[in-house]
Amino acid sequence: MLPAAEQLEELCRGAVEVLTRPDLIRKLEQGRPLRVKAGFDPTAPDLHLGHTVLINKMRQFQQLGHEVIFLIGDFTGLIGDPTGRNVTRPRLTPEEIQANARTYEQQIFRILDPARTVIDFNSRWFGPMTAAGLIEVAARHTVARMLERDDFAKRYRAGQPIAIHEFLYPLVQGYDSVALRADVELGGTDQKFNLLVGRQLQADYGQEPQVVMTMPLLEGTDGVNKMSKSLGNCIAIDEPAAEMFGKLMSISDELMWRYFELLSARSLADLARLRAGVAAGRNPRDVKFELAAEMVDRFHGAGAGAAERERFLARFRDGALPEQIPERTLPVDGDTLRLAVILRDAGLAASNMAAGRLIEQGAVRVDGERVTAREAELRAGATYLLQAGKRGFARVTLQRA
RNA sequence: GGAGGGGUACCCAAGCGGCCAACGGGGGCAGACUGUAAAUCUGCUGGCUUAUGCCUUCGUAGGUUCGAAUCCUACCCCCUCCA
Repeated sequence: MLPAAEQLEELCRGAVEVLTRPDLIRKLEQGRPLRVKAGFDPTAPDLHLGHTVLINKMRQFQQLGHEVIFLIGDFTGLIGDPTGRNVTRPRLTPEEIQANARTYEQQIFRILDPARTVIDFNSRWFGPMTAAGLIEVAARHTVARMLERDDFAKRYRAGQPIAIHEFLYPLVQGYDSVALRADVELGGTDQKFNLLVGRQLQADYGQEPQVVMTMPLLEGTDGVNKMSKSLGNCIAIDEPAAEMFGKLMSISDELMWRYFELLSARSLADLARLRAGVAAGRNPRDVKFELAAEMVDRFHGAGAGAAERERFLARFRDGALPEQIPERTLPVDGDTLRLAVILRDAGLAASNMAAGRLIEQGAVRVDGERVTAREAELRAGATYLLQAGKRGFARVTLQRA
């Protein structure tokens, strides 16, 4: 193992907070593999790049010889992290949980080393626990301490309801650390309170408290909100290579740096060099290419990124046609069919009205020729290359009925 | 149990008898430009075989009216306060 000081530098990179640093140094100096834990929601196995910020950090620990525990909170999932909504989640069946776990495995092992990763479930210890056992855990914490949590405090002050079970969430998560004898727990900045409860509980149970390391939440492709599936601003890690590359190219030049910082495996010195390059006049697009290619390589295999870059250039710089154009055959009753109807039936527009708008706006080309007349018609008995906007293509054959 | 506030298009949010398919913002889409699916600017953003027309949409179901998202009645849901 590397000396503690050297590990420390690498491990703290990108972290928002390390609580506490001296604790981490002490643990590293023991020269043993640390048990590093991070918890995940059992209901959402669709990992996106935002989740990978944390998983990247796990990998760093792994690479330095530590043991990583990927904890699936199948029991915690029953509670739901407090959000102010007074609802509990539906219980998942063991089969569903297993299925989700397999999906997780598939996804995380594109980043983590399977040989050094333990996947665990907190129902393993909470399942057999009795109500008395849970009360015993609850007895180790106080309401006052719970109210230290910012959103609880705010809601309490504002007279908004806080359901009792919401207090259980941090306790349950904290007890996971006790059960696992975790040395380090990783989480998003929004998890800070919960992670700290783990420290307190461990101390209460006579364990050496875990080190808490919080990672920033990655902004979604909109650059404003945190990346989340429900906001539709996310890039899933099992997305097709072309999608992934394209979405990464669509982030703003500014956001690109944030992504580099949190997602790229490049060294900080490397990133500084890239920044300097752009400042000196290098096309930010080319730098974004490097980011997109790195991610595509990571999730689709080495070389996939370079291939996507070529396609991207061909498509959007040179205006080449995509390699795959969907083909459709549409039956026609008379001699002609309205273009708007064809666009709709070919899946290039949601409705005739929408198709009409596209035509009017100059977004539509037939065999490369722009058509702007809403009422345009195409003759039956031929095949046309239709184009709606930069991304909508279809080859349509109009067949006389 | 009592009092009050609210449910409007993908989201937020105006409107409070006709000029409302419904202001505005966000998001999305498109065009222009460009060094990129960045930024910026502009336009569009219910449906209908093509419409001074019809249909669907303002929580649900009825009602008043020549005419309702707007008024009335009942119901459902959400939120807050008091108990």
